Amino acid sequence: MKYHKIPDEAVRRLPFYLRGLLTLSEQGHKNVSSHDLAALLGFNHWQIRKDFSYFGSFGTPGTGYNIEKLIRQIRKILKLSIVRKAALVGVGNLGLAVLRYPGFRIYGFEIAAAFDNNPKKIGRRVGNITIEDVSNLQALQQRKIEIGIITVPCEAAQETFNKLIAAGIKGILSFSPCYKTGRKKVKVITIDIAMDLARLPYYITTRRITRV
Amino acid sequence: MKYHKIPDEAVRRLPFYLRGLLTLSEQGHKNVSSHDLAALLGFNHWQIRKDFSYFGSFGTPGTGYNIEKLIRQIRKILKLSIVRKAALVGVGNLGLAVLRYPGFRIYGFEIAAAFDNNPKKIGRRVGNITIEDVSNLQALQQRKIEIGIITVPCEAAQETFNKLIAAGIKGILSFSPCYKTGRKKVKVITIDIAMDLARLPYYITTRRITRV
DNA sequence: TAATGTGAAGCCTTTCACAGCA
DNA sequence: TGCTGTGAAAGGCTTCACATTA
Repeated sequence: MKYHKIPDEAVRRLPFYLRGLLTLSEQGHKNVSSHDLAALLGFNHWQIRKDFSYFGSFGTPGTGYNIEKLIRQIRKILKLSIVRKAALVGVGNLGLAVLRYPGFRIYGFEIAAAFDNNPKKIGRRVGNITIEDVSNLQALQQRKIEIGIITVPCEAAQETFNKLIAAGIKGILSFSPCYKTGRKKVKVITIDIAMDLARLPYYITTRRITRV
Repeated sequence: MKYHKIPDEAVRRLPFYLRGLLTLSEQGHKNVSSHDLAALLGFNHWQIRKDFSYFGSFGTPGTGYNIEKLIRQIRKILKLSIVRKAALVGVGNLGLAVLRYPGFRIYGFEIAAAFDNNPKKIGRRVGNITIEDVSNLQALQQRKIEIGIITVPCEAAQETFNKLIAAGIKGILSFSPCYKTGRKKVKVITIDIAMDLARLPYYITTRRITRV
């Protein structure tokens, strides 16, 4: 029993584990071994045990891990135990797809507001939320919205970024690859779907040794 | 001058560098120093030099790097020098957004076909491509399509995965978080937008030391 | 002088092997 | 016996300092 910092790489794997455990839980399982969870997710069993060991001893030798207990613990570590509200800015093709994406719920996220600057879109409803004018963006703190999701075009990314920070947002998920500056205490995670695709051809035939 | 394997982490950064260099090139710049590129992208200058050194000595002390030369080299390493054709399967909200996403072009990708199993969607046009029935999926090799993009719901992911592999696809970009099995020589990159978001709250206040 | 290129140090992560427990 | 938990070894990546070059 020691104090441990959970390595960032392990934190990156926790949502994976959580998803697998939720699936197993739905299927009625009560326990799972590191071996079986590894097979399900495509990890190594020792990696899983090591990762879990960073935040405690949860397993029972001979039996495995109690699924519910582990789910609670991972949620606690990722700070997902409470529902987190998010605001999406930019209801274009991608914004709409993200708004309608069903996968956020299992992690406890709720997209509670959507903004656009196009008058034609303002007032329109998507699911159970109404698209608002970006000028309403200041009032996020009162509405207990902590997370911003940026799905605006490149040109508008920096401005949106600034507005979200001014509105007191604590974390940002950005789908815009454009450079954003600002040394605030706001964590930004950027997803650039084209950039991920750009790595694919490199791996297509074989990993190669490159002449230097 | 030695043989080097380019570290995977460096490969992950190459598309970033490429984007930055393309931006600079458009702005009319001919050369850039590791310092300036670092400032633009938010990296460290020594990291950039180290990464470039894995695949050769391109810079000129006192001047920096020739942008065009570097762009060509990075494209060559990532195997992006030729146009790569991709087929998208699943024209739902997300599929439509990906189809219309303009960011693939700079990396030399062209989405050349789209498939769906919904008869209402088949035959409809999106941009300059016509949505086809998934049963046409076999003929990808003749059409020189090497890459598959999966944007189907979870339940259909495994089947789509199998079909794409049977069609001789070489690499897959999947937006479905569901587990896919198959020990083929096909590289799969998975983007799960919810999973990336799930890491955000962990970083929101402060990195913490966890009691073990 | 201004910037590159790179060995070496340091740090973080993964892997291994096995002691210990139900 | 089966499976966890973990110290230690191995491996990989980042950072640093500086020799080198235009």
